[in-house]
Amino acid sequence: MNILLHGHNPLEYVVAVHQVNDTTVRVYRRENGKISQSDAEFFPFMFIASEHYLEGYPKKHWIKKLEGNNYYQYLAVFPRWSDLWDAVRHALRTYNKSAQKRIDNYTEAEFILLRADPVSQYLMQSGITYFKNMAFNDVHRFQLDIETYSKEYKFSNPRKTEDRIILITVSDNRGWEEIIDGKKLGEQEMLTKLVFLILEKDPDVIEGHNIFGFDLPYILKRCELHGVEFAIGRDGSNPRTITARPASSDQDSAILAYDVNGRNFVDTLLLVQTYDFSARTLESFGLKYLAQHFGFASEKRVYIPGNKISWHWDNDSAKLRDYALDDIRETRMLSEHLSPSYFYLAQVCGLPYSFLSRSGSTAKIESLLLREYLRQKHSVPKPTPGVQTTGGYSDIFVTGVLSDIIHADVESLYPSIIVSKSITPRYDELKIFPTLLKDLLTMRLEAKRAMREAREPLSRSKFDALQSSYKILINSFYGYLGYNRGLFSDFEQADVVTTTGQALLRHIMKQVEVYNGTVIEVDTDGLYFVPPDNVKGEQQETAFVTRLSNSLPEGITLAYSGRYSKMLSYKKKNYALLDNADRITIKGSSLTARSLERFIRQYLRQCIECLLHENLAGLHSLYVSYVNEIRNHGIDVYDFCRTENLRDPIEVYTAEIAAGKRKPAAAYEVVKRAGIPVRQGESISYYVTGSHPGVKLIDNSKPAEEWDRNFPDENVGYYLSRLDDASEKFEVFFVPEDFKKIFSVDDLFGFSHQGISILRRVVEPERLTTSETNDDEKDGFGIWLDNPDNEKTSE
DNA sequence: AGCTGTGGCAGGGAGG
DNA sequence: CCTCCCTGCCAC
Repeated sequence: MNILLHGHNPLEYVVAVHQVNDTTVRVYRRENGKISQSDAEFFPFMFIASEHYLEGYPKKHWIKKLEGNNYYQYLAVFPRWSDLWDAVRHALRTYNKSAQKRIDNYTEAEFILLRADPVSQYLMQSGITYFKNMAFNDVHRFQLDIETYSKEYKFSNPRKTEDRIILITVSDNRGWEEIIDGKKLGEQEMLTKLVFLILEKDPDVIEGHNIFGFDLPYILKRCELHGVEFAIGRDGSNPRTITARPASSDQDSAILAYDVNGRNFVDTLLLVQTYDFSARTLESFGLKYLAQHFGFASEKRVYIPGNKISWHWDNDSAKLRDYALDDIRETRMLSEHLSPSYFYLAQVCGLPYSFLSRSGSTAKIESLLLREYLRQKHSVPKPTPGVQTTGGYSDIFVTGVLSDIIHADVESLYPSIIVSKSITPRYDELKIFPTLLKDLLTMRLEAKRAMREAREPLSRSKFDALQSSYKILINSFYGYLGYNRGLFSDFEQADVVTTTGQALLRHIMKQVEVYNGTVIEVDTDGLYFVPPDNVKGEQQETAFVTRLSNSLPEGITLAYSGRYSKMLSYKKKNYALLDNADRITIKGSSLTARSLERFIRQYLRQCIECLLHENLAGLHSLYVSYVNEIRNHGIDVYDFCRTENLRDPIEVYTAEIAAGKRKPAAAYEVVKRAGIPVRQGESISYYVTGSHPGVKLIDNSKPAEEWDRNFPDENVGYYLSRLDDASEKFEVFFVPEDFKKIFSVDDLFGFSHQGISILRRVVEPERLTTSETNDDEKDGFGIWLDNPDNEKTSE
């Protein structure tokens, strides 16, 4: 692999670049006063800009002054794509200052790719990346994990200054695994050995689970302490931090990630978070859970809870070593599962692999748009000010427990709308946006076909990764329209997409009702409904959904996505399902939120289970048993503490309180009072003390780790009231007398579920404002159907 | 620098 | 009690 052009600014001393052919450039560098030359892979982001546009831009990128036809030009070479992005944005800013040359919202900044056409063709055909033409399995990946020692386990924040690294576990895909042992070596020597190992093994990719949040910052901190240079870059440089805001001297901003020259850091935690953003199936992001969930946990896997690490280090270090090795194996498997799609994305987008694995979706879309504009030597617009005003439509029509439910949703609703209506951002003059989306949809279908036809498992998984990398891009197009920093964003068009989606959903609802089905709940692109009486069994159900789908415009498909024996419908975006295999799925922040106390979550789940099975006696005894547990201090702090994320740094919180811009919140107050070094974005677990239920939380909360089982001081009254708050969610399912009977402990005459039934209610429509009532009766479909011929023939 | 969107619910503080 | 406003978390 050629790394000459890789790095923070390796081209600073380049004096000339000549393109030899479509794939190679010859680079002349000045080193120690001498000129040396070497060939390198053609780097895509070289362009000529007129001096005017680059004025004020850091000179380090100005390589050579050229004589242009009409103006002076500079050949600017950008070592990283983001530098080019910067330059474009800088040029736009500079240009917009000279008002006389401003043309409406458009600038005429001209960025000319060096030998643009042949190069771009080459790029479009094969993709550009440092991993060009490589398969995921050919990349040298290296896994890294550390175990730290602390005397006392702190589950709010495990990081204390007296912590130290006790084991470093490393592994790679070339079949070796290694433990660097603190008992034998001591921390300083371990760290030195780690640097040596990385340089010796020379990996392309360094992976770990939560390495950006823990392992890397921790290792760097310990290195600093011991005076060890963590110089693992391919050019011998140290890793650098990537922060949300540029680092200023007075306050260091949160570290998002790390970069190092010549290698790619990949944090599998970020991959998991992104995965769950669309899949929404994960209960936790912990390595052990994930290994179980994805099915690669070994049967012999060693488990050691976080608070027992130190004990094992002192008493049974052999087991700890096994545990650490299992961690590293699972990280490798996790990466093999989730990272290939990002790897292949690098061959599509031409952005560094590490950048793609940590960046959002809009950066990827913009890179594709920008590239085509550069290829066609067309100027690019600046971001348009504005806001998006519309989103998805969601509603609920019936609450209660219902039987035999169908779920149907529109396949890729927003991408389909963009393609069908050729949605184009206003300033996308070359109309790349819809064309690009169409191309990607086609490419994804081709990748899926190739995957089906592949004989080798390795080749199959490559095409699977490829198609899922296209999917990532496809799903981002709508989001890009409403992204207020996107060069090509267009809020009006974003609204057209959402409004059309709303109209389609309302049309589907209407169709269900026309056939005498009952719509229960709808959200954005799908609906739950009870089919008409004459539709029985899965075969007729799918046929019914197909009939609904046929009433939709060309290019829009409604798909049958599941049937459920029971549904508990509670509120918009809040419901529970019982499938035919008796599995329960609970959705919605009011029923499952991680911020709820664990025992409340568990209680709600058990109540829902009873309700779905219409087991009212069970519901009552559940309530009684929880009341008793709370009264007898029978619940552990782990189950009754509340865990919240602290989105803002403590300093920001304190300042906003002082300025009166914000109300005090218990989580922040606990952190302040206890002096726990919780950083931005981390979570804090706390519980409520005091003697009566109505205490102010901001004054009566303590960190969870201060709770002592022998002297339990949690506020029993408060937690009983929390239980009652939770129970009240079920009030809507009963008449008041029945509700009181079930959720009560004084059953002098014994509890009987006889005569109690679960209520089904039709939800009153929300009162409409006058402006909304006007088009109340309208189908809203006119937005879509300019002429009725667009509708599919129902066949 | 690095950041996709809107809609909806719950819980808390503050003030009436 | 109530309403308003904020934050956090979640659905899509």
